[in-house]
Parts: sequence; C-alpha cells; structure tokens
Amino acid sequence: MESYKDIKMEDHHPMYFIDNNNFGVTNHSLISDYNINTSSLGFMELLGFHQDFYSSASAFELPKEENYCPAVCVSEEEEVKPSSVVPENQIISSTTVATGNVLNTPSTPNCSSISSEGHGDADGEVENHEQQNTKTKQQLKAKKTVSQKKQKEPRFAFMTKSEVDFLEDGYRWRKYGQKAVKNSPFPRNYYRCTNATCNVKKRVERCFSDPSIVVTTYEGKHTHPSPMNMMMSRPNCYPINPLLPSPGTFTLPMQFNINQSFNNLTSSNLAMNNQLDHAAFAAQGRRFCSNTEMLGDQGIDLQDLMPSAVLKHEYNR
DNA sequence: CGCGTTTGACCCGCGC
DNA sequence: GCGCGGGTCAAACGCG
Repeated sequence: MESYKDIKMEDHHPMYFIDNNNFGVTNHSLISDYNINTSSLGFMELLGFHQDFYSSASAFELPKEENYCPAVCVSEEEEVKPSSVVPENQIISSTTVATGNVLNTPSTPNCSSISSEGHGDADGEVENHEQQNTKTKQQLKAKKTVSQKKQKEPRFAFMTKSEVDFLEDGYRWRKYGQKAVKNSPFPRNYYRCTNATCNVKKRVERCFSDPSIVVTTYEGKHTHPSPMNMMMSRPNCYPINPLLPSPGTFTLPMQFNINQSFNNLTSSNLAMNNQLDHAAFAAQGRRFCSNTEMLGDQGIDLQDLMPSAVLKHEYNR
C-alpha cells in the first residue's frame, strides 16, 4: 500500500497526494509556490524552524476540533485565490501539496537608499516643509524602486478550516494592513514578523466560496528561530501532550506507519512532511501554552512565547 | 509607555 | 492615459 502518490503534472512539477491515514496530519492542505524539488529547504526551514524541532512538531496530535479543509490543486503560476470558487473536481479529500516554480531567492540586500533617514540634523541644515515632503516622496519612490528590483520571495499558502482567522504558528506577527478583497465580503489581512531583522510576511484571508476556510499565505523566510522553537530547545520544557512520554523524547503520531510510509519518503518529501507539521503546530498552539507553570519555572514570560491572540483565547476559556 | 491594531492615503502594476 | 485592485505606509488610537 502506498502512502503517497507522486503525480507528474504537465510540465514536470509534481503534486503530492498524501494519504492522510498514514500521517498524523488530518485533512489539511498546503499550497506552495515554493519549489521544493530544487531546494534543500523545507516548509519549516522556510519559516525558520530548525531540525530539532521537526520531530517535536511531528509528535503533536492535531486537536480534534481543528478541521483542515480539503486540498485545492493550483497551477504553478496561479496565485492562491481563496475568493474564487473552487471547482468541485479540484478538491481532493486528502492532504495535498502543490508546488510551483517561484525561485528560492537569497536574502535580499539592505536598502542603502533609505539608510540616511534621521541623519539630516547633524550638520544643522534646515529644510523647509515642502522640500522635506519632496524628499520623503523621493525616498519612498527610491525605496519602491529597490523593492521592485528584488526578486520575489518564496511564497506558500495553506488552507485551513477554522473559525479563527489567525492561526498560530509559533511566531509573533504584527498587522500592518487590511484590504477589502474584490467580490468578497471578507477582508485580507497583512501581517509582518515582529522580529526587526526578519521580513517575512503573512496574508490571511477567508475563502469567499467557503467562509469556514482560512487561507494563510507566507512570503519570505524567517531569519531567526521562533519563540516556540526556543522554548522547545529548553530542557524540562515540553508541550502538554499525552502522546509525549517524557521531556526530550518524541513520538511519531499514532497514525504514522513508519514501515509503510516513512521509508518511502524522499528527502524532499520529508521536507514537505515537515511543512505539513507547520499547520499541525499552528493548531496545537493553544494546547501548547496551556500550562503556565512550566513557563514560569523557566523564567519565561508567556507573552514572549505566544502571541497575545492566543493568550486571550486561552484566558477567555 | 510600549506595543499592536485600525484605517485612510498613497504607490504601483496591469488591463483596457 | 485612465481606472481598478493589490500592497504598503504611517498617523491615530486602544489596550495592558
């Protein structure tokens, strides 16, 4: 029995159909325009999760209340368009991973044109308001020009059936914008990683055709470990999960058949499996931080580990 | 007071 | 050139 099928698409971009019965992850979809076949980086690495965390994330049992939506096939060039109606024949009732051809770009160079901000007062030079306005606009324009030249960051998206719009993934995000989506009553929210050195962005929007589906799109690669990852690396600090026998040791999900599934995975397949863990991890967030005692013993502020939204959710229970 | 959210304005790319 | 839609900025505001 095969645990997954490698179906070649028209132009050698494979699409993986993974039998969810053999994985601990249930019915969640992941749509990626990140070409894993030409890169050594997996989904979690893209997000900055490190290898030692992979196994721990795999050990998480998906909460029963989280229902991951059926997958949607997308073409390599196609953006994820949650507002559009998804044809029935493109819905697969198992975990699906689609890949595209966006390049894995190196980290973007610093923008030197905007580094002069705030240095104008040093020589006592005074500019009038109009000049300053012009300067600001020019700087903005230069900034835009530079950003235009830089290559597209790798992007991927996954769809999750959830009542909550914002799915926790272990990182802290700051909302920087919200836009109404054409032909959709649901707005699109824009988030940016709160880490100053990290320029990862995240778009969250609700599917127009199925409001219960949340589409999360990540752009870029985290340049730092997640707060959650840091917590995992601490001894005596582990998730509250009955599947975990003891701190520091991790189990594979009950449904995961090592002999039949794991050995069949290529390295890239494994990377994608790690990617799937991300969604599981996001769903696990609430349970993960439910025990404040373990955090207190480590001298860690709970807020440093989980975004406020999670904490609010937890406290309101 | 610091941090995150809200929201109107602005810029840019694209199609017509 | 113009209008539209997507993406971003940044001031104002709210909250703990």
